[in-house]
Amino acid sequence: MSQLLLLRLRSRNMAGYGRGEGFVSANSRLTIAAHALAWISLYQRQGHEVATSEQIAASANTNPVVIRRLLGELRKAGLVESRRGVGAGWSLARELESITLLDVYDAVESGPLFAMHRTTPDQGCVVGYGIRPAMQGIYGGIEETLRAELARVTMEDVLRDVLAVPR
Amino acid sequence: MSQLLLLRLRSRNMAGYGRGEGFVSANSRLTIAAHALAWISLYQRQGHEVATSEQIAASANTNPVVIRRLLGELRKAGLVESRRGVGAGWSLARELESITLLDVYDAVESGPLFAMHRTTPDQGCVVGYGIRPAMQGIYGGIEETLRAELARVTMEDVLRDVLAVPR
DNA sequence: GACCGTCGTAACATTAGTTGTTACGACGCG
DNA sequence: CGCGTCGTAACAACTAATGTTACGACGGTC
Repeated sequence: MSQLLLLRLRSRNMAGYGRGEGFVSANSRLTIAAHALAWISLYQRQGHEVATSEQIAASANTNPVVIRRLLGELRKAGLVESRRGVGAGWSLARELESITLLDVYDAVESGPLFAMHRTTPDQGCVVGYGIRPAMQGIYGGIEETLRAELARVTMEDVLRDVLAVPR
Repeated sequence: MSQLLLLRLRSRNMAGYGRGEGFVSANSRLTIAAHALAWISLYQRQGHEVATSEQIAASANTNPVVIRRLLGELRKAGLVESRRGVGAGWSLARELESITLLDVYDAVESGPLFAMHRTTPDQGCVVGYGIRPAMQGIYGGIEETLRAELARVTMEDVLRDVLAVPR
C-alpha cells in the first residue's frame, strides 16, 4: 500500500475522534455487543428480517469486521443467528427480555476481573505463600456480586433506556 | 422506574465515563499493592521500622522499581509513607484495619470498569444516540456495587486470610 | 450455472497500557 | 564524605483491543 494512501486512511480515522475525545485503551466489547443487539432488535421490530454487519457498524461507527467478530461470539453463546448468501445478515436467536448483560458479558469477555501476580511470589515468604489463595477467595466473592448485578439487567432494559434518552 | 434516571443522577458525581480508560484484566496492580501493604505491616509487627522496595520486590517476585511506583501511588493516597537517606524505606501511614481494598483500588486504578465506544456512535441513529447515556447509567450502578464490595474488605482482613492459608 | 452480496476468518497494523529493566540524581543519616 | 535507598526518567518487551484489507465460502436470484 502506498504511503499516500496510508496517510489518507490515517487522517480519516483521526477525524472520527473529534469532540475532544482522546484514544481509549479500554475494553468496549460489552458496550459494542449491547449496541449491536439493541440495533438488531429495533431493526427487526421495524419489519426487517436481518441486519447486516455493515449497517450495525455504521451505527456504532466502527468496522464491519469488528461487528462480525463480536456477533460471532454472541452466536456461539446462542444469542444471535446468522444467514449467509444473498440477503444474508444477523437476527436475534432469543427475545431481548431473556438476554441479560451477564449473558453478553460471558459471551464476549474472558478471564477474571482482577489478575494475580504475573510470576509466582516467593513461596518461602509467609505473605508470598498465602497472598494468592487469599486474594483469589476475596476476588471470587466480589466477582460473584458483579455477575449478579449484570444478570439483573436485561437487554430489553437496555433498549428501553436507549429509547428513553431525550433528544 | 427507569434505571436511566436513577443512574444519570449518580453519574454526575462520577466523572470519566465516555472517555475514560476501562479495565484491563491482565492488570495485577491491585494484587501487588495489597501484597506490599501486607508485607510492610507484617514486617513492622516483627519490630522493624521500615521496609525497602527491594525486600518487598523479592517477596512479590518482581522488580523494586515496580514496587516503588505502586507505593508512590499509595503514598499520594495517604496510605503509606517513605523515608529517604540511609535507613530509608516504607512504612504504613494508617492502620491496616482502616485501609479498605477500595482505598487501594482508587489509589492504583483509574477509569471506569467498562468503556464506551472509542468513537462517537452515529448520532443520527436512535440507538447510536441513546446507547452511551443508557450504558453509562447502567455501568455506573454496577460500579457502585463493586465499590461497595471492595469497601467491605479491609487490609487487615486480607492479612488475616493470608496468614490463615495452611502450609 | 453464473452472478452477487454478505458472512467467516486470516493476517497484519495501530494504539495504548502494564510490566520489567537500567540508569542516575536526590536525599539524609552516620 | 560515603553510602544505601528513594524518585523518576527512559526505554524495551509483552499483551490486548481495535481497525483494516483481503479473499474464500455460501446461498439466494437471474
